[in-house]
Amino acid sequence: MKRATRQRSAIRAAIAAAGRPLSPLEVLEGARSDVPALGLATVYRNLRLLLDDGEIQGVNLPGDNVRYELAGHDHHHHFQCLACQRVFDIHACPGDLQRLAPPGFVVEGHDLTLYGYCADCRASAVGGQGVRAVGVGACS
Amino acid sequence: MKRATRQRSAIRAAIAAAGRPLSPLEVLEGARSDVPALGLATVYRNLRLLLDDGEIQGVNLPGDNVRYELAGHDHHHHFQCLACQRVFDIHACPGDLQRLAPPGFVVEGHDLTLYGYCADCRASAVGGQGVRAVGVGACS
DNA sequence: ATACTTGCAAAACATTTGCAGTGAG
DNA sequence: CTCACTGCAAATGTTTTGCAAGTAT
Repeated sequence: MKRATRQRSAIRAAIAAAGRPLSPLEVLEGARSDVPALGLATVYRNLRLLLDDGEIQGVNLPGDNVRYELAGHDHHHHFQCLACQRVFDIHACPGDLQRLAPPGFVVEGHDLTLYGYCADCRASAVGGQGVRAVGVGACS
Repeated sequence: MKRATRQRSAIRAAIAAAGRPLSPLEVLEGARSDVPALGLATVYRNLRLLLDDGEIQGVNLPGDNVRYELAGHDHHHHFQCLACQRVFDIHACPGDLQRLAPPGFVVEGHDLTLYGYCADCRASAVGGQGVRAVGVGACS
């Protein structure tokens, strides 16, 4: 059975407090304010457990490692900053994507990621250097 | 300037011949029929170059490493069948996604993946079991 | 007590980089 | 002749695993 440990709560809390998908390392940093001695391996182990339990869900972005966020949120999408690489939640949706699918195909769900510059990065550094986002199109 | 080397042609040829997205390792295997002494580092270096040149593009599927395929000449998205896992190209686009971004954010590009059932699977198979697709919402 | 958990370190992978030698232009 | 390119090995970076000690139940 799954126990209630300090580290597990800290990890859960860190993800809940973030409000955006966190990488395992970010989870570690966040959770260490509660449990300073927390180990990275423990973070990975717990992320796996929480994933299997459906408490959190993975967010997979091209050119970046998997991030995690609480499951059960409203349906939403993500915006990744090409400069600082941070990922933000977008609580909006293009809607009606069934029309994009070929005839005979049934759309059950979708995944949308926007790329660009967040308010912070757009304000300061203007150039998007060293960016290597995969699969970023240009018809937006 | 970019030179024309045997290994680069072999890599290009391997990707072109596959007809499906290949992982770096698969590219290596395929290209070694032309250049047996080909090294993995060279594959990675060339994938990066070809990516930057827009000759190929990365395909990022949840739970799998990045794969590469020849770049189509047009912007497109992907449809992954929840039953057979195959990935299809979708030559359509929702358009105008800037409106979805928070104020102050600039959208430079986007990535869209639809999940559902392809014409084949919709006809035959029943349920999509054992599917662990990340970030699949339900507002479509 | 029992056995699930943890921290640390080492292992297993994936990808990148340093370097001297090679070859395209 | 030059300098981009290559192969190899070593370096990075990420995620997993082995194991003895710790701890919730």
